Amino acid sequence: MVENEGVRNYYENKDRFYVAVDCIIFGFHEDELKLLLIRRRFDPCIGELSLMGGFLNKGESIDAAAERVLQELTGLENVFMEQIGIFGEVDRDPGERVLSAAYYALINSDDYNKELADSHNAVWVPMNDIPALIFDHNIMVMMAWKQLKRKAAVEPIGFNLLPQYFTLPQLQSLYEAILGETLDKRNFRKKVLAMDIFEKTEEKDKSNSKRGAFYYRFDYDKYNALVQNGSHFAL
Amino acid sequence: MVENEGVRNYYENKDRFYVAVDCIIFGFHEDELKLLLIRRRFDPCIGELSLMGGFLNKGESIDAAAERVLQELTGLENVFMEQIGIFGEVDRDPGERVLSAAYYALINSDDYNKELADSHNAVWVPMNDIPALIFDHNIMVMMAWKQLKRKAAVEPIGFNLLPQYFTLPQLQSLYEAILGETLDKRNFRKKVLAMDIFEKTEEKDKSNSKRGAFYYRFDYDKYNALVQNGSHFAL
DNA sequence: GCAAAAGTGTTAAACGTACACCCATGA
DNA sequence: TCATGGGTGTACGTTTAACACTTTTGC
Repeated sequence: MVENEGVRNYYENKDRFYVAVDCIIFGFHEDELKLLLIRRRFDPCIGELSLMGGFLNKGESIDAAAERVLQELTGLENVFMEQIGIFGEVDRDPGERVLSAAYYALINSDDYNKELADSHNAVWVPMNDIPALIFDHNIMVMMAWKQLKRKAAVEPIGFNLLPQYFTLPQLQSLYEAILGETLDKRNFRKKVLAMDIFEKTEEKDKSNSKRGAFYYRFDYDKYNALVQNGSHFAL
Repeated sequence: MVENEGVRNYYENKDRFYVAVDCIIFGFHEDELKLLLIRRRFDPCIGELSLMGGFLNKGESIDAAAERVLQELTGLENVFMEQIGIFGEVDRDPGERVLSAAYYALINSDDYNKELADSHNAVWVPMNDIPALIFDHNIMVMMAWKQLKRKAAVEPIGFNLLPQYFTLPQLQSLYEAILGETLDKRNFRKKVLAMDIFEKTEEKDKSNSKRGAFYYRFDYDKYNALVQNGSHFAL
């Protein structure tokens, strides 16, 4: 074990750090893009608004920690998540030095465990009106939004924010919310339908109009087949 | 100090981790995009090729650690660097569990401290022929290249890989190397010159042809002024 | 019958792409 | 004089952006 001794010594005198993950949880409700935040019932910064976070555990990958933290708040698994990056300013957490890996998640805001979320003091806040959050969480949120915009413009990930069946007007207002700009109805539909990754159903959603809008469904099989062939999807 | 006690307890039972930074150092030489790698003279994986890395120190931000590590190898400061993300698989380092924040850097491959680099066993390796590296370094490299492509397509960052004075043929072959595709000479020049962020000099580079190619210079002032006005730059 | 949202095509402008020849110079 | 890389403009096709009216239906 002489070799292992050598390896161990290599690491031995290095500093070790607390590592957290913070989740930027996006939802879409009432034509608005929103964040699921928590009002902290614990120190530091008790009473203030923050992202849902948690510490990385031994034996757990950072991705797994992010999934666990999301699940602790929402009960959800297999959610679309992407890393934003790690935030490592020395004084970012006034309590102790903690590094934090930020992840954003896209959830369907009708379909999560509300009791669980309530038990963490969770609140939905519109993206266009985000208040001051603790630490560097506002920066994380803005970087997540930027990354979401970029990603949404090149891959059809918006579906993760909608129920399984959704209408084209819904989809459009979602993309308007993500991109922060209004889109032309005809151009939007033309582009979306040209992608040919949707299945139109016979059902209509009459909650928003007398006429009703047809429900569509995202067709994963068609989408995956097209991706195999190198197709690209820009909204 | 009762309040501080409460805060301290909050962190006390959490795990702590070794954190490293790894640098993906791009250079451009002989019409090829290259990486500056090191052949390790220390464990673990002694003798193998890897990215230049180092451990995060107490009291040092992660960004600062990345800059320090780059400087330890190249002697350079104030270099264009961007974080790729943090890599946190449990077994990514076979010696001990170490998290690693990956950064890419763009340097001018004529203008760094070669003795210093030699002392670390540094070697330039063409991007199109990257051998097996230790740990997850190949993944880091591929993600860095992807991010470089995306970034280079939307912001004129390529200049960081060239000397202060460069010719348009040089610039074109750089972008061809970054993007991994050949570009049309006339279209490239049209686009580049339309940006109006260059200053043509009267000097010529005659090292590649008898006629010689005019040297240009990136005009930071013009560029910054245009960015202020919301201009975008896509190559 | 009317209010309110859903649905539908065409046209012009901008942009990207393909393409071929002359120029300047040192050897 | 010729070989080599530097430099230049145009025409076509594709993509994007602007734009207004008809349809459905519950009240």
